[in-house]
Amino acid sequence: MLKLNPHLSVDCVIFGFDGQNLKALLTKRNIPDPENANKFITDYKLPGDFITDEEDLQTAANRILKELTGLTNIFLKQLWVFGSPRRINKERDINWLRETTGLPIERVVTIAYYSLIKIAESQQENANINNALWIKVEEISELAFDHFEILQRGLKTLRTRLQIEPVGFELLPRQFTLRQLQNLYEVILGRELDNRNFRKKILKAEYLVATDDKEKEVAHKPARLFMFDKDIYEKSEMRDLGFQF
Amino acid sequence: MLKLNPHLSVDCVIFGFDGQNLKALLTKRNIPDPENANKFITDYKLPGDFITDEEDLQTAANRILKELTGLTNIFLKQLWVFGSPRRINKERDINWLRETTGLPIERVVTIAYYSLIKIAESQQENANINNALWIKVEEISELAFDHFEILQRGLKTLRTRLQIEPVGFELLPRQFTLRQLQNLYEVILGRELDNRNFRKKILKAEYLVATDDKEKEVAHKPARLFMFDKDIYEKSEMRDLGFQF
DNA sequence: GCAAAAGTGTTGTTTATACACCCATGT
DNA sequence: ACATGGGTGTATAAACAACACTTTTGC
Repeated sequence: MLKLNPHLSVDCVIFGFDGQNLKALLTKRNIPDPENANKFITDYKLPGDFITDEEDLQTAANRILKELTGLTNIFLKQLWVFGSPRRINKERDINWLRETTGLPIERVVTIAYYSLIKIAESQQENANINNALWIKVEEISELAFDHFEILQRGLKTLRTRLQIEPVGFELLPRQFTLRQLQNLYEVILGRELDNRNFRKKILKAEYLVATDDKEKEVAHKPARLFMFDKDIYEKSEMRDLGFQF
Repeated sequence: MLKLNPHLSVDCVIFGFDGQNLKALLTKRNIPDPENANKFITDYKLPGDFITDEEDLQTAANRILKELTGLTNIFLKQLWVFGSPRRINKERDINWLRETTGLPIERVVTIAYYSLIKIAESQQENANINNALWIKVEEISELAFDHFEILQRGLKTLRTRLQIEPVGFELLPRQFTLRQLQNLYEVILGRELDNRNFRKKILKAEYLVATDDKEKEVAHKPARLFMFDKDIYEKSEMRDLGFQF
């Protein structure tokens, strides 16, 4: 068991995309119902943990991700620090922390990270063990602590980054159709895009490479599959320009 | 005297502009010379401090700014968290911290902020008392701790923000000429801009308002003075578009 | 053969870039 | 009268936005 530092935590906004919806991986929490002594209320929080004194912040975030998804080596970036002295202010949140960690919780400063995951590659059994669930972002309305605020900031940052660097590929399978890519842009940006203009623009990026494969078993003209070539991207001049849809 | 939390600090990258050069406000440090027992070496660090358990992070950063410049209510924004367990690794840095604070320093996670100041309004006597100096950013080559890295990130962020929101005005006097504004853009972006195109573009922003005043006592055609109107900016639709030079 | 989504081009409008001369002031 | 930086316009190229029909597959 790791020795945790009760002053500092890491919380992760973990985004995934199922082809249609943007989702976040949340962990379920059971807390005593203040009105019914023997009942419990279920609510949700962002995956997070205190850090140990020996580990890097990013390492702590990676540890959490590994536990929940089985994945390593995925997109993970610092988002924001939430450090208000009163950010943990609900009694049930304080109690829950004290009970589950056994630590003397007072003020906690949390460093939020956001991560982009290929849902299909994440191992569902890890999530189940840890009581985690993929939930559509649009359906999330409240969370424990200040986690809803953290999620909103994650969304805003994702939206901004998407227009600057090709982060979308982190959320798609290794091979994908342009329609999937466009759906992803649309759901993150929250508006429809003209599909001719979208293709014209995105295909100018040489790091988006066409494969010879096509969709199979679809009841319509099968779409060509594309891949993202990270090497080409890292060498390209477009790196700092990005797209503006 | 405030009771400080030795796990968490705030460091500030404080930018200023003197009409020609981009500068940062650094604090001078005198540390014993390991080679000459009775001599001291001078080096520089970013202004920073540990936080108290009761104060917000931003409040701590504001406290530091107030001490050094006498200014309140200035542009101040979270930059990045530096949390490597080994980020304080030079012996002279550890010793200096222990001696000046009297605290048991082990690992320190620091939240970096960046701030934009009108140098002319900052009170030099406060800086003097605290051993602080404005130094040209281009002349800074090394700093204590990992502060050089923090400064570099501050610069990069400033460059990016400048193209997204009109932060430049925070660095200029209340009234300024378009030439001063262009100089500022040029020095931050690190390249020359065509002055006709610059004017055309920047004047499209309705929050840049012309005054009836002109430069005085200059040996050439006096330039018109402009002001930044924050109210108009906050109401304008351009807010999220910004400029692209 | 029909339903369903893939894929493709053109035109008008806006925005970016490149470039050179006259103007108002102080000395 | 001259030195200094302020201030202005136009033409060309590039990017963006709007818009509709044909193609390929499974059933």
